Amino acid sequence: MRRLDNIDLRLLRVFVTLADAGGFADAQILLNLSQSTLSTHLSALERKLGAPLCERGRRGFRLTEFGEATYDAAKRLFVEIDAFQSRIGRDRVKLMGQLRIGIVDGVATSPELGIHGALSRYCEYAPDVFIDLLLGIPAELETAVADGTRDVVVGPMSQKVPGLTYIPIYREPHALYCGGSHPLFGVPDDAIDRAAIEEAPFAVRGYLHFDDLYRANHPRPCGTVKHMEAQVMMVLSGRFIGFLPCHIGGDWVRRGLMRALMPKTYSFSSTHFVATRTADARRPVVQAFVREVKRQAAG
Amino acid sequence: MRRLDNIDLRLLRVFVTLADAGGFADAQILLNLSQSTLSTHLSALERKLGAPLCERGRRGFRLTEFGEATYDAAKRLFVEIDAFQSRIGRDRVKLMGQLRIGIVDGVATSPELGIHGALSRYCEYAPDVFIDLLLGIPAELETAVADGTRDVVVGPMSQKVPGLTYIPIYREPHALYCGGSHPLFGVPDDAIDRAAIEEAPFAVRGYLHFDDLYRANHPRPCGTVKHMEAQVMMVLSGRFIGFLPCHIGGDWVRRGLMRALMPKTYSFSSTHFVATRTADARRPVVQAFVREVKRQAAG
DNA sequence: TTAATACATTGATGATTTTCGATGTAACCG
DNA sequence: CGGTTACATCGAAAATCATCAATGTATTAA
Repeated sequence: MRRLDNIDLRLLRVFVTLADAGGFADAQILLNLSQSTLSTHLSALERKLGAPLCERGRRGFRLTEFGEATYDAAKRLFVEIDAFQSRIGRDRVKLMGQLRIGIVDGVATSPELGIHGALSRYCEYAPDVFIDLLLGIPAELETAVADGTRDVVVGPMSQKVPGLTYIPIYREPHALYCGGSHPLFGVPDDAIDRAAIEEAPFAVRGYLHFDDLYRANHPRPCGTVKHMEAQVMMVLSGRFIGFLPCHIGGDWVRRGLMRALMPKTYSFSSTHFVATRTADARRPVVQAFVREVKRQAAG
Repeated sequence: MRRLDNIDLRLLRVFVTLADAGGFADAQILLNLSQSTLSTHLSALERKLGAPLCERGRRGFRLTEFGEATYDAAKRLFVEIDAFQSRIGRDRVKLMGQLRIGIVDGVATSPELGIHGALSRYCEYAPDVFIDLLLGIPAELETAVADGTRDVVVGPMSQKVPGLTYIPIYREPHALYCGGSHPLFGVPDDAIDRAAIEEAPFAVRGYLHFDDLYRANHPRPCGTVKHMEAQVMMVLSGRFIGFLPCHIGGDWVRRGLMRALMPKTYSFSSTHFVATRTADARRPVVQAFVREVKRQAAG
């Protein structure tokens, strides 16, 4: 029974990706797997096949002859598997039902990430799925997906709730901004010293609290907000400085109502994830959305 | 990641076997799986593919049109998988190491089962494996395989030790015998009544204790043995009657030293198994031996 | 020699799969 | 109607798999 069974397609997929990526580093990103997982899988495949597939180590990554043969054979097998699927006419299962999406505010409209593009393609792919879209703050949405009231959420996330699966999709660059009526607004970057910034009243978003403070080397917050729009308001007020995603801050800069403060020094990126309940991750309706978001993020 | 992965070859194998067998009953034997497992697997495949594969129930087993298509496509896919294997030149992994076999005494020499044939083919297939062969009684061997001191054992078995995998391979017919000096030896079958047999001193093999007694409708044993050869001795002594596998009893009958007592009435079959630790069952060295034994038993 | 790179190994932990026994159910047989 | 056949379903146990964090190891670059 067993013998006939698993050539273990999964291991072959990993191997092929690894070969395409020319090493672990890129394959990790492509597969969203840790280095140790890749290593384990590759060794497992070599064990099953009984011979080394590639040389690897400090001096580069190269397929062995056997690796080449396996690579080619695997590619071909994948084609056959696709052929199998289309022969039985199952390449597109009809998706139905509803999908409850949560998106963190400020992420929804990021043109760089462009979730709307993913949504658009998803709706084309799955025209019969009813979409329920909710904006919210990370903690709220993370809770919602954990307790099953949302199917999938997108945004920065704790990445720690057990039972949830997080897939990193995008790194959002942030810079430090002040409003038009802020004392520092008219001061050129090279005339600002760090002390001036570190003493200025500082607004943080709750979910990036420590990140924000740490990045500004700032002793403590003077204001805290949960929503991105609120943070914008704080900064526009001219009484606070604070971090904002560049795509939002940049908008206001263009309108002449904000400026970035020493963007070379005060900047960082936070990672956005798609999160679902692990148990839901394979539901076709959910899976397809995640796939589209990933594709969107990949460019 | 998942999407690309499992068409689930295993499920397809089950389906194809099921279709070939034309129903659950035969497929159960072919696959050595329970009815519920088959049912579960078949439903799972139908769920994954999104459509029923066959009609089944009291009124027969028939593939649907979709089932036919899937069957053909699957067969073809299997051919491609074999092609994959041969393309990478892995149809025969070299087997090495040792294999510790245990065989229940009396089974080893059964010409009907012919384990020696399996052993012979195994040695040809895996010439580099060192064979360690031990005869013993069922309980001993079952313990040995459970605690890892044997890799595989063949014989009648409790089939109840957790962590062991039992595969039925053969049903051994038994009959009731008495020795040449036993009072019943000269009495023709139609002159023997059941009472006479039920009162005669009766020797049982420990591991078939209840089976033996039940089959003879006998109140209690008058002698007990563990080894088949000992049972032969008891019967030859002329003081006891007892069950023996037909292939052994028959030998002695041919030599004129035993006779079968009412073989129509007093006969039964016990099932022989190949048992391994579940964890070992997939080790190629073990797996190949099990395969040969099964093939031998199948004819 | 030291540090950094690129993997390998290990141990732990959930998640998933596989499997079975027990029990339920519908169709047919008498 | 009661029994039998041929499955379906459920619940639970065992085994396996996937995965990661932490740590180990060899090689090369500085």
